[in-house]
Amino acid sequence: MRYSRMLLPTSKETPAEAEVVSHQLLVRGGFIRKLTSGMYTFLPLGYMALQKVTDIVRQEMNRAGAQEILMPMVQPGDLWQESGRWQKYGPELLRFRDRHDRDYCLGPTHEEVVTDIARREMQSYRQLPVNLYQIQTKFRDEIRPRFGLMRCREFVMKDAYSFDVDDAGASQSYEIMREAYHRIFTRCGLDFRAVEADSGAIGGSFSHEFMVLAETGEDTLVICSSCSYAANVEKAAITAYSSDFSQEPPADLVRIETPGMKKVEKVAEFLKVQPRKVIKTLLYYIDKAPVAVLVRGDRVVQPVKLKNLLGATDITPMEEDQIWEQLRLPAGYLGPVGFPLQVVADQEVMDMVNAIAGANEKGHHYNGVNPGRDFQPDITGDLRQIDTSDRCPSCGGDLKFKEGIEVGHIFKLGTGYSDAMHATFQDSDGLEKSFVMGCYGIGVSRVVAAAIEQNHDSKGIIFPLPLAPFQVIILNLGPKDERYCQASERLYTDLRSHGLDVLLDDRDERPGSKFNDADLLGIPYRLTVGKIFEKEGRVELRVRKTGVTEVLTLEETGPYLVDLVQSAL
RNA sequence: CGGGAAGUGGCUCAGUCUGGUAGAGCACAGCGUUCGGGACGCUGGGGUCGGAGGUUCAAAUCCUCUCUUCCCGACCA
Repeated sequence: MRYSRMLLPTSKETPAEAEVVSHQLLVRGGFIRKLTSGMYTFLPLGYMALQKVTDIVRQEMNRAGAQEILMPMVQPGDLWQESGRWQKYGPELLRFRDRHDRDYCLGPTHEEVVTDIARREMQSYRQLPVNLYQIQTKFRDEIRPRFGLMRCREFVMKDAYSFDVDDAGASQSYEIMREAYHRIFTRCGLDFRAVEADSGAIGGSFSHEFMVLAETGEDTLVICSSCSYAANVEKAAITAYSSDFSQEPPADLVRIETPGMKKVEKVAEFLKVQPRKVIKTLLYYIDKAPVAVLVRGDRVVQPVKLKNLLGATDITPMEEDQIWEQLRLPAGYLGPVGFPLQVVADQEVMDMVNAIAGANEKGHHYNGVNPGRDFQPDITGDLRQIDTSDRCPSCGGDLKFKEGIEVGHIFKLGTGYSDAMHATFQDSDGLEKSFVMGCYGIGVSRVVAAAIEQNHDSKGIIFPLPLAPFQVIILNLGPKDERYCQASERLYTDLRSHGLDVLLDDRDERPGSKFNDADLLGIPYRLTVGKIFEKEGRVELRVRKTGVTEVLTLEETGPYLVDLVQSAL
């Protein structure tokens, strides 16, 4: 490609609306342009980068035995009624009606459609296993799109769905995908971790997320320093916790005055105890019903765990004024003793002895609260978030917390969808059985953003070679000089004939602009036809990532670069 | 949805408090000089100041409504 002919609008200025590095650089480098909140056009260079990712994904999915298909983006509401998700999915599902007043939605994912295909087209165990995938635009009406390509409403996703005869087969399909994902993200040149994850709105029993480590990540990961354990904090189970209360003999329950002490820290400070002696009582609407949730005063509720523990679909914390207006309870002085509503307690709370908790009366708390004696929760379980005081659930080792960007997610779905939609086949024993399913997603457009978050400097992007829209950029610093042009053209033709992706900067621009644009765009190898060419007839090769330069003759440049690129890939 | 900020040539912004008929830099077009890390000079094109309504002799500026975008939050009582 010749730069002079390419729609590649770069800019010195950082766009005002872009907060994170990947967003800034993608806009400055002319990769993307926003259409409206959470929706972007990929300009030619951006689309090239996107295609680098899709090429890798496609190759590895095909290698893993999956078959590419393409499903409609608009889906009939009926199918979602069948699966039960028309009610469950919530406002992220963009719904609308056609001229006949029939319900439709924009596909945020395609379990329903692909299950419909399976039940129509696959009747026998002999046809299984099958893994179908597509690379396509998804739409999710995100509550808050942000950070450019990181969290869009419309985005490019690879989604795959496996169908097996039984759970063992499904596990095998899952493992094949897990390996494929490892290969994909390794080939993309990303520093990533596969972590245990919650299965969320997709449903299912077992899942892993593939996380690119980057400070701007929206997820927090727990990683064990000693073993291979890694999990999303939403998921990380608390298997062991130390309780140092058990030494104390139980004391009597005493009501005390705590005027203005609404925060755990205040109460603890006032009574000269650690916050961990206090029972924190929080109110949530759980599927619209108010429920009290108890955790130790120094802990944090993990809403995803809470949701799973209760089998709920919607969890919303109650506001202070709601608590008063609807329940006539004084927020800040809530406690489980004599509490009028359902109470859910973190397992750890049950080990507390002589704790402090609100008395459900303004300005008053109880001291000497003993779970089991003074109150009995309706449900107990693991519902708090893991923190730095915890040990690895797998080996007891030290835990580290890191931020990550979710670029892939794989799930074992089981027969939830196939049961609901009556997607069955006839097994070798003659019985009709539901397909055992798995689903596997990759945020293709997000991979581009994640790669940039992880690979950039003050001058711009530093693309990993496999994702670079161009592998080489040739800077012709004498575009009006016939000799420069001939040399540049010769290199351009030569490199392209060897299959390299080359951008020839043939613009009539000053050298400074060309150098800066080349850096901004993050093209891994830069060839300069300039001063050294003038003096010695040779060209300069510079590696974007390392800054290492060397001088080569025109003849040797082609083979040398081809070699470099091929060995790096 | 709650809170905050902002909408002025393609981009980054000033002008708004204190009303008087719109500016800078970048980008773009032409000419000239320049040419290894985002040059300079001259000339030029381009804006119903997000939209609607109102106040006023007069509105980018004041008032009301509205749309859009960005940030924070939507778990710690």
